[in-house]
Amino acid sequence: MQVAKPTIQQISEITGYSVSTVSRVLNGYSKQYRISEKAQELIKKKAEELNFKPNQMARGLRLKRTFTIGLVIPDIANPFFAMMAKHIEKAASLSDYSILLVDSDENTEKEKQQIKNMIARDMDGIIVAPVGSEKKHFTEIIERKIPLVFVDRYFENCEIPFVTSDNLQGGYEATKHLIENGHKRIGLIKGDTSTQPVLERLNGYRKALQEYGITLNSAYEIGDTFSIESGYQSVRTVLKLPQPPTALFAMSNLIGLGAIKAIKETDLNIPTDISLIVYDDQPYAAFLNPSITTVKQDSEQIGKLAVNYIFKKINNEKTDVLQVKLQTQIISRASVKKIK
Amino acid sequence: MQVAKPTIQQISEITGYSVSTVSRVLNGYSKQYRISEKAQELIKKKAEELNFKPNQMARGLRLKRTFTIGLVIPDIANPFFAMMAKHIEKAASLSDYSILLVDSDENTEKEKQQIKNMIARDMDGIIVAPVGSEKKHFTEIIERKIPLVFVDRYFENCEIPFVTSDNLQGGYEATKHLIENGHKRIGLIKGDTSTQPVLERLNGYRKALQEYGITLNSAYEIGDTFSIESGYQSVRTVLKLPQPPTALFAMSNLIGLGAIKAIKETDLNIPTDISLIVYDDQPYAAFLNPSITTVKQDSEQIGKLAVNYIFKKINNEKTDVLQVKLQTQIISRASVKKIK
DNA sequence: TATGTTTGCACAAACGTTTGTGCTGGTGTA
DNA sequence: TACACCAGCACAAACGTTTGTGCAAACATA
Repeated sequence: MQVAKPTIQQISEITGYSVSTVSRVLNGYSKQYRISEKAQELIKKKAEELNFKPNQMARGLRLKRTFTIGLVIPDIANPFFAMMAKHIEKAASLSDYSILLVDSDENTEKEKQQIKNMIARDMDGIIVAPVGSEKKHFTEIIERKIPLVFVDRYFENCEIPFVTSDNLQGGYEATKHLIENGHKRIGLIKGDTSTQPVLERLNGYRKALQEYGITLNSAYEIGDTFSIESGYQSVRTVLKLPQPPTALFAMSNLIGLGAIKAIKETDLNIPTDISLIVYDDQPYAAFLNPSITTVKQDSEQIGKLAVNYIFKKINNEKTDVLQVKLQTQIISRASVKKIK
Repeated sequence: MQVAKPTIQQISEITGYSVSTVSRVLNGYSKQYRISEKAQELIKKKAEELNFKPNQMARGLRLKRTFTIGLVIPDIANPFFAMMAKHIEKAASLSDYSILLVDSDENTEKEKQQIKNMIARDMDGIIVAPVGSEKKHFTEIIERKIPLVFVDRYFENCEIPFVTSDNLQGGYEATKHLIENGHKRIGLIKGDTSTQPVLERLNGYRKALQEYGITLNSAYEIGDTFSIESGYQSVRTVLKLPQPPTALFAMSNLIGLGAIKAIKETDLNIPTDISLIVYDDQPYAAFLNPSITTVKQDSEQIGKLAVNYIFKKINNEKTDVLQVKLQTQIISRASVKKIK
């Protein structure tokens, strides 16, 4: 249905040179194949005139490369992932690569199905922030030797490369920050517990408590979804405990928003009545009232490292298995109060 | 470099049937071409066993279709666009279409370059939220009869289809809302003035003022970029006026954040000292303190309509030129105070 | 038995590239 | 004069599909 685009064959006919000659000229192999200056000029001129761009399907078919990286994200509307996606796209496009985007919607079935799609579409590399704990569907990517790297979320005891923030450190330092401000009763509002980041942040949390001789209280560890709603419900629950926490550690920015809502509705004040620290720093965190203390992850670096790794693999450069956990950083603002 | 995937030819060899037969069976043309039950079963079974998925490059080359929609967004990290992208991806994947994502970074050069890329990659359709006022580079899309639709931003007096929110209405009602709360000195913090939405919101603003007999004050119309920084600087400036506004209308959620920052730094209180309404409702708006009154756009509907239009064009269904402006909605919260 | 019709499939071209190899005409050398 | 050599290009296969057409065998009809 679309209007015909100029092809290498048309240029061949117009110029009188064969398609192979045209191809070589346009791909910069003129010297190597001793194409005359005259031919080069003519061909380049005509190609320019016709605004010729090689058909990427044909090229991909022949070359077995698509110049495309698949990106599978659980929720592109989550600012954290959106920011990561932005940096991934930027890094890719700098090398003339494009991004095929999938939003798995935190749904393992869609993730599976779309991974298949990515394989069928011959992605040169695939970047995934996996939804859950299931990883069987990734084996085909490995078998086909398609470069794969996980971002943010990953699997333990698995040699698939990943780049994420140091969730153990982040969880530990967030908790420590609260403890050092005098808090002993600290609620942890979790995300999906089948994901590694949640597990590690949880471990960091526990590690900090234990280090300071504070006994764990399982009633303080609550929640299981990365959403506003889940954060809201969890905090409502935890605030009803006979001895409610004096501080809350929300495991994501969405959970944090839910927490704030619940706290407000309970007529409590941040930080007077209860302190809050949120994992993942977002632009608006500084503008909430009070401004929110957060754990900042370097999403730009995550994106860049992931893409660079893919490129190295594509170019067959030797690489160590990339399993990076980037340092996190506490951004101290006004939502944590020193007590006692 | 990648490990070979099963092809239709391998299935052909294994089953002893020709590639054409295999193709027809796998594409559901068995009856039409009188393929025996026996052949069908065998072929399907083998295809299943080998986990066969047709090579999309070869398929695309032959069919001249890519089953891919190009999406060009000025800033995927902007929650408004991220949400739109999410709905676009969702609608597309329901019809087994994929999304090729580009972040033009509010940069016309990158937009131009990537539009070329989309054409070379034979997108079946293209959805763009154009960066600026330049539109020459879209003509090639039209000439090639590739379905194209603009979202959010568009061009006036131009028959390229678009779907956006009714920015005139939104601007008008936001301003009216402030006026009806007693405000007469209303600052308008603008985004990029080369974009149609900004122009229309501006017109809506002026229309409301005029309707209520309030004289326009050009010093109250300020700003030219969709960013936190621009919102911040603009509001700082406008607050220094001898007669500063009693209310502010921020043209986007990022501008709104900048406005809040500037207001805070000037030691003013929202809404006691100054009221604020923000174009584009985002989850966090309800959680800011005070919660922010916003103009809500239906990003889900925008995405769906855009994709559906593309599909109709792809399937050669007759359509009217799609030029839709969706109703906006004032979400009244606590950032606007009734005065006088 | 001769002819026509249907069943069930195979052949081959085409989509637009890239690339290994081969060919021709001219120049240089002995 | 004979030969080698090189410059400058063309040929054709291949990538994995889809699809128009052709054709043999089986069956039906007269």
